[in-house]
Formats: sequence, structure tokens, C-alpha cells
Amino acid sequence: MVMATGRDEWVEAAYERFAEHGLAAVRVEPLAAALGTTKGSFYWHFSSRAELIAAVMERWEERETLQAIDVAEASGPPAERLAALFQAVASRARGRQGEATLYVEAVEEGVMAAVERVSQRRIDYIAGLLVELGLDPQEAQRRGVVCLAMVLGLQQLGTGTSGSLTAVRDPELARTALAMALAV
Amino acid sequence: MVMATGRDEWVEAAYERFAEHGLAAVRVEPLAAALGTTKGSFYWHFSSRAELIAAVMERWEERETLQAIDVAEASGPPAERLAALFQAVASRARGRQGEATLYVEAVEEGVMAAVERVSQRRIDYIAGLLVELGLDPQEAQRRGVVCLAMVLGLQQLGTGTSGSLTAVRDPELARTALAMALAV
DNA sequence: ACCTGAACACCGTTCAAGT
DNA sequence: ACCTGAACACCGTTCAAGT
Repeated sequence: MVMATGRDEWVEAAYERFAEHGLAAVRVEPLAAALGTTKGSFYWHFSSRAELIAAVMERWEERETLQAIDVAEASGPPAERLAALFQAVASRARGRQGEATLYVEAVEEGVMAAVERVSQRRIDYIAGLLVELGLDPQEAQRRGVVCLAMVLGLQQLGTGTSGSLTAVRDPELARTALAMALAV
Repeated sequence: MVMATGRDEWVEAAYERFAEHGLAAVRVEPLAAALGTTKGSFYWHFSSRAELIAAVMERWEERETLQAIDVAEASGPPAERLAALFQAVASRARGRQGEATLYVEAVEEGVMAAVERVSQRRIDYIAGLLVELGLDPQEAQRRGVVCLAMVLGLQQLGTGTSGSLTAVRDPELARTALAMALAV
């Protein structure tokens, strides 16, 4: 008798496909094949693909929250923490292409709420650092939005690695982005 | 006898679906239904869906080039032209959600070359303005990349309109983004 | 030259039947 | 309780047959 495929293994396998290729790449049949089981098994554990997607987003939100706390825990002055954040995103981008398209896919898949909560946390975290640096709270909030947009956009531009767009791989990019974020 | 559906009508119908919902939303069968014809007709004009996608990107590149020239033609000092660009993107975003996910989809669909050419033109245009404003050419190029990233990211954040992320709809955002772009 | 309609493959979903 | 395997719908693709 072979070990049964638990709900958790479905979610974890789906999570990996999401992180690497996005939500649209989370497909029941290929997943079943990869796990060496059948679609029928999947539909015993889940009522639909949508339920699987929701579980993936839940897991993402948890991990994203933990990691945000990790970043926050990293001590040092605010400017340094912001620099570390940009640097972390820049280096973490590869292998996490899934997030590059998440905002759009979240609408299609009906899981925008989780994405908005995580975005808000990210914006608040950046805005908090900028307030520590002396910015007006409202302007800091706006700048937090623009910084998150930078990160998402850079992630997106970095996706087509093979190409002629060499400027995207300039190692000085993170420094320039930081300077723009901190500009008074 | 009814008017035959020409290749051009297929491309234009596909282009509209791309602009509103992205490349993934360009599907042969629904398109055929919308045009009141059959998939068989489609495969007379095109060898595959990929060929249709390529034609859509060609059209996009042409129109994007024309529009870039339009923006460039708009006279005024460089800072004003940059402001107009951010403003244009901000207001044009609705109804053009298709581009929000384009960088990722372009890889999947094998049409990254066109996207990179357009990106390079956009970056060069912004960098050119920044050089006029006295920036070092290399730094201007990097900042052009970050500005394009901002635009793509803001477009992405703007996609889930219905939500709690109110900061994204702050009308002052464009001004903040411009200030960050111009910061010395 | 251009199109229809039937066929097949792929994947989401259902369900009767098995252990 | 958990899974298999067959069925059906949806859409990309092919193709023989029509006009």
C-alpha cells in the first residue's frame, strides 16, 4: 500500500509552481501526474481548482508576513534597512517569477484580498521607514506605493532575462532605485 | 453572400482583447464566435494561434512607436514632458490592463523581442529627457529603467481597482513619482 | 479562394465503482 | 476514507469536403 497524497502535499506542490511560474501555471492534471496520482484524488481533497488557488494564496500570505517580520527584525538605521529590502528583492527575484504577474492573475482568480493585504503591509513597512527618516506621513505613504511599484516593475522587467535589455541587469540599479526612494 | 472575414479583422479583434485583458485572453474559439465565423476560417488565415499573437505584437509595436513620437513631439521643457508622460500613463491605464502582464506573457508566448524593443525605446526616451536635465548619461539610463518599472508597477497595482488599497488611487501619486524621477 | 463541420488532444470537473 | 477510470465540456489544431 502506497502513502496517500495528503491535502498539504497538493498545496505545497501547487505553491512551488505558483512561485516559479505564476498562478496560471497551477493546473490540476499536470500536478496529479507530477505527484503520481490522479485528478480524481485531487477532487477528493478539493472542491475545485479555485479552492487550491485560495489555499496557495493563504500559504503565500503567511510566509510573506513571516518574511516581512524577518526583514523588520534586521536591525540598523532605516536607510540601511530600505537598502537591504531593495537588495533582497533584486536577488530574490530569480526563482520567484510567480509574483511578477500576481496582481493581474489575482483578479482573474478571485484572490485579490490576500494580495491587497500583503501589499498594504509592504507599503506600510516602507512608509514607516521613510517617516523615521523625517518624511511627512502622507507623502511617505505615497512613496511607499511608488517603491512597491518599482519593485514589481523591476521584477517584471527582469523576467525576460535572455534579451537585449541589458540596462536591466546593471548591478547599480538597486542603488539608483534607493536614491530615488530616499530623495528629499 | 456574406462579407468574408479578412486577416486584418482577426488581428484587430485579437488586439482589442489583448489591450483589455492580456495576451492569454486572445483565444481562437471565442474570437471566432464573436466574429460570427468558425475556427476553420481562422486556420485558413493563420497557421496557428502563435502567428496571431505575433501579428498582435507587431501592431502593438507600431502603435506604441507612433504614440511615443506623439509624446516626443509635444513641446515644452523636459521636466514638463516627463510629467506629461507620467500623467498620460496614469490616465491611460484603465482600458489597457493588457500591458500590465505583458512582460511575463511575452516570455510564455515567445514574443519578447518586440517587448524589449519597445521597452528600450521608452527607457531611451526617458533617459534622454533626464540627460537634458543635466544627469550623467549612464545614471539617466538606469533611472529610465527604474521609471519604466514604476510605470509598469503602478499599472499592475491599479489593476485590482475594487479593493482596500486606497493609496493607489491617490491623485497625488503621479506628482510623487515625478519628484522621485527628477531628484538630484 | 475561403469556409464549414467533424474529429482529436488537453485539462477542469463529475461521478460511479473499487479498496 | 481515499482513490481509480471513464465520461463530458472547453479550446487549440487538423483536415476532408463544400461553395
